[in-house]
Amino acid sequence: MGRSPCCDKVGVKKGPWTPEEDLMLVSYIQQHGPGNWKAAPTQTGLMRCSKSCRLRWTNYLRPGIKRGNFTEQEEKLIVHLQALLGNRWAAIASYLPKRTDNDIKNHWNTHLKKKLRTAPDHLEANLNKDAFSIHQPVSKGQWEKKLQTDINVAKQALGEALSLKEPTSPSGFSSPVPSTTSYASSTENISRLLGEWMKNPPKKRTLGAEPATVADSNDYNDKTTVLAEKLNSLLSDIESSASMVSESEHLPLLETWLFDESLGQGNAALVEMPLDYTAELF
DNA sequence: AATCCCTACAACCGCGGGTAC
DNA sequence: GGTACCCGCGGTTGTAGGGAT
Repeated sequence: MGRSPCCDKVGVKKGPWTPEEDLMLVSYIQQHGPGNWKAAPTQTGLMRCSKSCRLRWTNYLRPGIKRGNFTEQEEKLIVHLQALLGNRWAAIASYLPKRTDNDIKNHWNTHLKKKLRTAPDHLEANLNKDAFSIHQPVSKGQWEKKLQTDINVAKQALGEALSLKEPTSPSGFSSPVPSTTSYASSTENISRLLGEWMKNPPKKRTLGAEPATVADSNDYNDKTTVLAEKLNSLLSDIESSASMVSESEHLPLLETWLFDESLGQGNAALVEMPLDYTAELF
């Protein structure tokens, strides 16, 4: 049938987003809500494709995103879930509500993969194996057995994930997650972005709004400050209207499925995978 | 000081699923 | 049922920044 491109390749801006663009997008979302990304570029006047707008919002501007500094608990959970689910980052991200799939994917590729690689052999075996080995030519009985194993692994992972709210346990969780979330809000994310951006204006960006003289530069900084204020104001509005989703709402599917099963009933013997393998990493 | 190399991460690309018509 | 379109996902790329040489 042939798929039309999501956007015209000509005249579409690519590369890093500027605060001005962020502001335009945020103000659009304030008016229309997230979604209908197709209309976003035309409605806002952004020279971006719809996909780029969606990505910018979901990975950066969306309220409640925590960025950087993965805790040991988060890393452990990611490793568990990656072993269980494979590279299904969106699914994994649904168990870390403040993290984006892109962030988790990047962290996995740059940090955790390396960590696992330097770990003992059986850890690497876990890294390399496909968690749901249904593609392997195994008998139905074997597959069911494997599935049961995966279920138990998932229960273990989720049990540990949920215990993250608890203070340090002797089993390897050393730095407890704050009970009152200190997760950065979108406002904070953008404020930080603007701060960094003002300190280090991009050299190669091509928005055409960069100052040519000192006077221009002052004016430019003033404008950026105004933009920052406007952006903060807009984001405060958004955040106050969009109440933070409780963590329980992020754990509906697999968790419900897993915990509907009575934990460990007669299945312990089927668990073959060492569940504490990640403990050695941290 | 200049250059090279490596790392981290933001953003892009292509594909598949879902759905309205 | 077929087509066109939108959206989301996962893999990959581009690039800035920092450290090593």
